[in-house]
Amino acid sequence: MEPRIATLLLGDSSPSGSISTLPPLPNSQLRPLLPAPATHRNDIPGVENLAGPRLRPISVRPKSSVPIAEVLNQEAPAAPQQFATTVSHNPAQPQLFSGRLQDILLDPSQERASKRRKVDGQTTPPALPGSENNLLTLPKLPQLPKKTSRRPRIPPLLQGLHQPPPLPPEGRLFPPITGERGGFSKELGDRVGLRSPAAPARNKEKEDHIPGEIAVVLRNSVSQRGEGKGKDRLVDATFYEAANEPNKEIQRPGDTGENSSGKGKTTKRRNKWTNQETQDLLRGVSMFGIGNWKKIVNHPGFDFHQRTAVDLKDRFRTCCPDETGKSRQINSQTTHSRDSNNDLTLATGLQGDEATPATTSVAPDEASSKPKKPRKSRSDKQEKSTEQLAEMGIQEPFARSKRRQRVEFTEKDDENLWKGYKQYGPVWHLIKEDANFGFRHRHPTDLRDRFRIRYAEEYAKAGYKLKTKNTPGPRANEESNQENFEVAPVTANKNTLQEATPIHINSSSTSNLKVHTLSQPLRNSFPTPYEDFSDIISEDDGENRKSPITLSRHIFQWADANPSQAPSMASASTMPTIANLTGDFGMHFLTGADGMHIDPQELRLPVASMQQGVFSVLPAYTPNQQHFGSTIPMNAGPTTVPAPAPGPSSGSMMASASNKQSVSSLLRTPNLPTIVYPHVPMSSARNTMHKLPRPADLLSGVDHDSRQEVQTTGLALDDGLAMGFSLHSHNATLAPLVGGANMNGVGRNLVMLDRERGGLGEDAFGERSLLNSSI
DNA sequence: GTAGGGTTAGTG
DNA sequence: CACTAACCCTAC
Repeated sequence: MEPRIATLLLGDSSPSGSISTLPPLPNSQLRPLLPAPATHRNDIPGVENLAGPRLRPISVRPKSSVPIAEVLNQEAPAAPQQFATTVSHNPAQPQLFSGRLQDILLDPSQERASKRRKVDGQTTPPALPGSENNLLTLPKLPQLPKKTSRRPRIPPLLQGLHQPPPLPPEGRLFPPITGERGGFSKELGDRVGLRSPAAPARNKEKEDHIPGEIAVVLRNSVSQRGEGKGKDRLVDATFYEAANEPNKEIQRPGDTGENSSGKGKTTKRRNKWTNQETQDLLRGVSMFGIGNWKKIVNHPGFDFHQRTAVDLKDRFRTCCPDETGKSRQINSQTTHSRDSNNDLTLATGLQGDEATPATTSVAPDEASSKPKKPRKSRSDKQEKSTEQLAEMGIQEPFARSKRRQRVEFTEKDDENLWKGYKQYGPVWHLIKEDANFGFRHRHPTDLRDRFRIRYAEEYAKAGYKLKTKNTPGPRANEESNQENFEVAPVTANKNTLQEATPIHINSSSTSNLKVHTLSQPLRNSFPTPYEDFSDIISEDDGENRKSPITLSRHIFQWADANPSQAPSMASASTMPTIANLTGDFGMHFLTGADGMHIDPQELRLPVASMQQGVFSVLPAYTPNQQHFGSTIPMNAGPTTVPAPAPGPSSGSMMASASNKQSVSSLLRTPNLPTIVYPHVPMSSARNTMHKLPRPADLLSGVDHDSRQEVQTTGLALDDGLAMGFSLHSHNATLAPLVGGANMNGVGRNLVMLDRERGGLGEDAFGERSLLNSSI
């Protein structure tokens, strides 16, 4: 909201509580109630708290109820008086109370309180004459983590209350603190019109409404503590006061979204659409077209209180269901809907805000087209008739936005995407151009976006940034994934992988594509960019399932002693067999159960020890990978680790045209924190010469992105090993690799082969065909 | 051409 | 209204 509105609200919140002194408020700028500051998904507790007058729900501190109760029980007699003083025009006073209140409410620590005040000084707008800006500076309180994902490393800054809560002017007593229900926290939250913690953070300017609401509450509220209806009355007063405009719809108590049962969980208030808003919306759609919600909502000529573009979209769907995508397509005769029965909110002045799909007679085919049970139609139809639209000056059908039709990615698309990625790497336009994949109608960014979602882990591993929300709780599926992948004993002293014992994978792991069957194994084996920095994981580490990496010194001994062997790995003929690998080098190339762990005690164990190991599964990483990796010529020369061209597919799949780009893609991978051991990106490792880090570096988990050290001298990591071992099982040769990185890769590839041979069914990523072709 | 991030469609 | 994913914009 613009500053002027804030000013108005400020005036409105004038401390005297005298309505008469209030400047006239444009009704359009009065919010009946606090916006629904539903939890913004990206909110980081504490981060935005200094952002000025933006307010945050008070109810975010449910846990504090007990401490509050304790303190307030002692100080309740005093606090109200102070607050009364505060409310009485003394601009200097507010701090007095607010300080104490925040101490009471948020943190017993005076230190924090003092910090709070300091912050206040920075964020509180200059005092306006006759105003009390304290009402504008309600703190935004940290929100509880909505999900129990991982806690941030940096603890959220606890923000205290800047200002006292609005209290009933009569009693000037805090409401009874008797627990959740009817207690202080809840009632206070209600009084200030705050919503549940889950309320999203609204636009900053729009949250400036809050002070005004508080002021309204202050003006109207009466002492209602302890009364079940008090809250409603308060709300009534608030709303009727705030919404005394003809155009303004009044939110009735029953519409407040209050949990009727009065349970502790505060539900969100509904922010009903006013006629004016609806009219603006329709006019906006008429102006900008359907789908340009952002433009509409930001259009200065319209006033959508606290609403977001999504809100507009939902509202429009309610008002003009036949104008929206599917129904519009279904009903080619779009106009009929406008003529259908509508009693409309324009006339009633009271309307629901809920975006109710019009499964009424208006759009029967839409309702019937869905297998779902149609939602019960509501009596107060929201749809706008043509006449009503005409009244708004909307004569013509709404224009559509130019947005392309949304087309879901099918499983086949995902498979092709994966194949394309393996073939071309993250060169999306090439994947798009490849007729085999059927992505002609897609944009390259579509493919990227899809890949980013579908194969997030791989995407991140390739060095690209995931969308913040997309950082899938890697650990969330980690365990289950490990449970799903069951590795049977492998007789490693075979010369061919074909004799490897199949592993069994739970059907669940392959059936559910939603669970990234690619990324899951990766999570087992590879640390995510975040996981690499275990310290960033923060407290979650406490419950971290990841085992520490335990390296055997033998690995490094071998590595240090055999740097010259790197080139030899280029040749499959010189590669040791599995037995050789394990036997000769004393390496246990199967990771521990977590895919990260090599038990030193097992390192020297003969092959049989592998039977106890759980492979780090990297299903999708295997054979196809060569395609992507092979964009670096496999036989490029002695310094390149050429994975033996295994199957016919590798050659055929190679896209020479994309070599350059693919290589660059590899090379441009940023310095992702990766632990070389056991993590060596297969895509790069296979074809890349890696300079081995020093053992100390390995142990310290220092990042060593092998992709950035292509063709450097030193030991070749992984590549030949992985390729020779798993991909090219005919040879059944393994390029011995240094350290666990290779070994890990071997393990993964073994699993892949095993999966393949074990008849585990269609690879979730459609690799089966490639696998078959390459073997 | 692409990476990053914003916006919108669709669903529950 | 939350949430996800498809789609889009734009700086590079």
